[in-house]
Amino acid sequence: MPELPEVETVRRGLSDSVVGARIESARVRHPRAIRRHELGRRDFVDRVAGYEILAVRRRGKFLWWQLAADDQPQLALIAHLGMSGQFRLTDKQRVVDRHARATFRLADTRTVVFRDQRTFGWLRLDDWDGDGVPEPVRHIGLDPFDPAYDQKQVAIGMARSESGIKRLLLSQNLVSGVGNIYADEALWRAQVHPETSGSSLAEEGCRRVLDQVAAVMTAALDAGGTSFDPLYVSVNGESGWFDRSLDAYGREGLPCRRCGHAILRERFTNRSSHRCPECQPAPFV
DNA sequence: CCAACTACCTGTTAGC
DNA sequence: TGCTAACAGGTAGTTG
Repeated sequence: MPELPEVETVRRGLSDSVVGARIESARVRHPRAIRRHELGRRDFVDRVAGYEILAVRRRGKFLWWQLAADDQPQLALIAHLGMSGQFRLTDKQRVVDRHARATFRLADTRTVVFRDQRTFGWLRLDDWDGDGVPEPVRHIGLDPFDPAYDQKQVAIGMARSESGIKRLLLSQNLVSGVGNIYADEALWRAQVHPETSGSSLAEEGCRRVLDQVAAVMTAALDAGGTSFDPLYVSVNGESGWFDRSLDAYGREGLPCRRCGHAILRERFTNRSSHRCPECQPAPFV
């Protein structure tokens, strides 16, 4: 499941390989991939052709290609990888891939393939002048790697909420880029129970959690950036993923690496939370 | 406005 | 062996 470190790895891989290239043509192979592009498939395909890729940018888990063409409005091709989205580059003329949802033929004859087994990911095209972020990304909070990220302000915002800290981390509202895996990892590192309210943690407690969010994401990015193909980020624990160094997520029943107690898995809003019952005890309510 | 719930998907695995 | 059910979970839309 791509969270911020994985999306950033994809961004770097794309940036290294496609910046400066021109999109000759596009194909949409599955209508669901462009369900968020309001003007539909024909508009998407027609409009993107001929544009040059100036840069690949990211906020949280949202990724976008900055596009420009002579005498044409500037555009952003926005991508969200959802659960299983990937970009691949190929020199092949024909893309034989049952999960390929859209393809972009470049003028140099390479093809960028957007593939997505579970189809939670999407692409859309929007006018964007290059300032700030495109409209569909505007509701997303800054992520911990953004130069303008202000951890103190995020901690203050969290401390104002009665919601549980894990919910706050996952909301993409105050801070973006955190998914279920890194939320569990950061809370394990900070020794905080996921249902502890922001207000009871107070600014200082929230700051300690956010320190660990940044630390675990930096570690994952360091691991990811060197150990696998950025244009083929694995979906779920395939080759060389960061899960080797996970301390909580997916470790139900295994001994806590800090105290030896068995890690618990609990239901949390239709998904799983992993925690150590000893290091992260339930808060007083 | 905020919080909580659910639909959207499909490949894999567990269980009978 | 073959079938069914559970599971993985980010986002956006809906409901309260």
